[in-house]
Amino acid sequence: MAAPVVAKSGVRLPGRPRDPRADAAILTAVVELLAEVGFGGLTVDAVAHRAGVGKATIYRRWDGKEQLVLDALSTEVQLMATPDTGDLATDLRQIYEPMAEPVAQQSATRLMPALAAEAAVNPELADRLRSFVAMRRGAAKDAIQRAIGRGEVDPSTDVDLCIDLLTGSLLYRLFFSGADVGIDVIQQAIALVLRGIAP
Amino acid sequence: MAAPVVAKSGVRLPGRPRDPRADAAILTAVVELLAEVGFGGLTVDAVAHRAGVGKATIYRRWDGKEQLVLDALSTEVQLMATPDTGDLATDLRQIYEPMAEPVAQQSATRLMPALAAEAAVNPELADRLRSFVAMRRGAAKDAIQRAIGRGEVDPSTDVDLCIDLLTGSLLYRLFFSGADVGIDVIQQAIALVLRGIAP
DNA sequence: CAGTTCCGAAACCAACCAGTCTCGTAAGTG
DNA sequence: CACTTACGAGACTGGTTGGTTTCGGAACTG
Repeated sequence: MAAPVVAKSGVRLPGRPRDPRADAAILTAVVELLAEVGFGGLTVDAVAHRAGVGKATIYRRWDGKEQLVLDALSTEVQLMATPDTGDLATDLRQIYEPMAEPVAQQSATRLMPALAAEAAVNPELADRLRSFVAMRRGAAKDAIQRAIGRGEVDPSTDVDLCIDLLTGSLLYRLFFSGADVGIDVIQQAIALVLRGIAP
Repeated sequence: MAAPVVAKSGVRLPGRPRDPRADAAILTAVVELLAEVGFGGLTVDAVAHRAGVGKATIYRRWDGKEQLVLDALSTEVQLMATPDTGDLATDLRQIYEPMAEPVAQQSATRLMPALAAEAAVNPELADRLRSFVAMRRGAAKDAIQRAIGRGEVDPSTDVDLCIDLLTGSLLYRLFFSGADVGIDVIQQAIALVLRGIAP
């Protein structure tokens, strides 16, 4: 599961220790290149060059390209804070508005399609992707269920469907239509869905 | 723009004519393989073998892999009937329910991510994909605008946003969550959006 | 018939790339 | 110091694949 082939231990082994900065540089290079040239265009040579690292250093730490890429993607997955402001619209805005930031859009436009495409062929990646998605859904799911508890939302609401509508529409814009996704679009989408699930 | 390197003409040239079935067999093989192994895994040899055709036949008709794939994708694009039943919910159901069919799902799960990924890197494909998407949006757009004219829908509605919500959520399910998309899900999504845009 | 263009099969070539290895060196241990 | 392991750089290998060519033969025109 861990990135390096040899796990770090408290015991100091003889010999030069691995440069810990290399791990980060390599993983960052993988993510950047994945976004630039896609899954198919990714070469280990390019990763090594961009990371300022020898190929041997990469193969000393990972078993191969496959593992390297899977690890780089896991690194991209960061936990998301679960807002609880007492108002569903505000909660959802806090969850989805980060998608309007250019950094997130770069990631979504370039990286996510590469992932989706590869996941269709690579079952292990598909699993990781699904668990990542499930994790991200958690925050929104909690927010909606709390709102149902408060009577803010019709109790017969299909929570998963709501999340699919919001997340899906925003990603879809980024993927296909080429339209930009600003805060205004996100707020409109939230408003529309909230009207649709009002009690 | 045309698939064959040499355009067909009414004048009969000397020599054996090209077998017209080969074109179809090759393009079908490309689409199938694209769905099975993705963009990166597609090889011309595999296309030739599945199509029951020599590689030379492929290169006699297309300039290379790039053109071949672009052409195969254009073939997949078929015009969509624009329903006009007088009721928005019915119109939308007719537009989106075909997505519940297994064939469409296979295409959406496998082919679309491959396209999205490649479009992020390949501008020419991105253009084709965008025009394809725009075309498909037309039917839904017309239906909603007619409904606005009938007073069935709030006139301040953002039509594009509605379409993004519906299309995006369904594709998103297929891409990432691994959940199946049945007619019931589609109907619920339509119902929710319609409640959200009621006058 | 001759001449032309097609056909599938397969050999072939050149480029690319994952993965390995070697080299001279650096950074740790004792 | 000796010893060990990591380092970047780059040479090397083996397999894959895009693209070309060759082959014997088939399908046309005239």
